[in-house]
Amino acid sequence: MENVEAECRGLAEVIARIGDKWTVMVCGHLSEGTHRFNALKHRIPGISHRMLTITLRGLERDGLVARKAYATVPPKVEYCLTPLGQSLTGPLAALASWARENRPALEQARAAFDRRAAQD
Amino acid sequence: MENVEAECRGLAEVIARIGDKWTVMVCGHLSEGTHRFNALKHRIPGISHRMLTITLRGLERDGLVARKAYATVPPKVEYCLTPLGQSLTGPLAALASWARENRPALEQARAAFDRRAAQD
DNA sequence: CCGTATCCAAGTAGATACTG
DNA sequence: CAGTATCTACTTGGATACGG
Repeated sequence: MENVEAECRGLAEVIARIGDKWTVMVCGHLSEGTHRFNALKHRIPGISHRMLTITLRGLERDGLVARKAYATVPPKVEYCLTPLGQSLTGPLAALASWARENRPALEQARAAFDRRAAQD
Repeated sequence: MENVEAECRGLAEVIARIGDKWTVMVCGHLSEGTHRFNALKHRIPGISHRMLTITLRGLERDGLVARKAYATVPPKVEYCLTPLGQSLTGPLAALASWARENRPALEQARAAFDRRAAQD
């Protein structure tokens, strides 16, 4: 491949962007359809109120997620993927697929490495 | 897609694994062929000696990179991708491609968001 | 040349409490 | 129900120095 430097920088930026603790989980659930704030919170085990807010705000800022607030009492806010966000699900699914297929190999490699390291 | 929960967890694990500051850069350069430690260090601007060691050790542990040390003076250590590591470059390239195509849209979305936020 | 250890600054995320 | 602010613990990564 030509121009590894530039390709890597672009890739590194995306990875850095979505590589935090919660972003892929949020995207994954939104890829199934529109969800309310609390619906997401309940479907993503372990996420705090604060982190869900921050994660959604970041995705909204990047144009990957659309936010729609209804001026009702109590408030109701819906989130869904934008077309740009949906276009990201393809590449992510490819990576998820790789993860599923190669997890055993990874775990085996880790175990073998740790066994060798323990022999010191 | 069925089973979003499980797919996301697998995906989240890979992203967490390769989502640190240097891993994709190292993989990108190794995808071009075998390199010595210092060759990598000089090709990856900004990486510290320590972080390159840690990054390579992590990749080696997961079976993505192979390490070959020559008992010479001075020492010589070569790193290259394993077949497993090479299999990861496909999905990563898809993501890099997405990054290249959609960077302008991302930056535009960010600018628009920040402009709206500044209107408070 | 390559690897490791120590120290430390900065970033990240959880808990909690409060607001509209 | 959704969002914000504050405080704090933990993790990450850079600088530096030393060892094989």
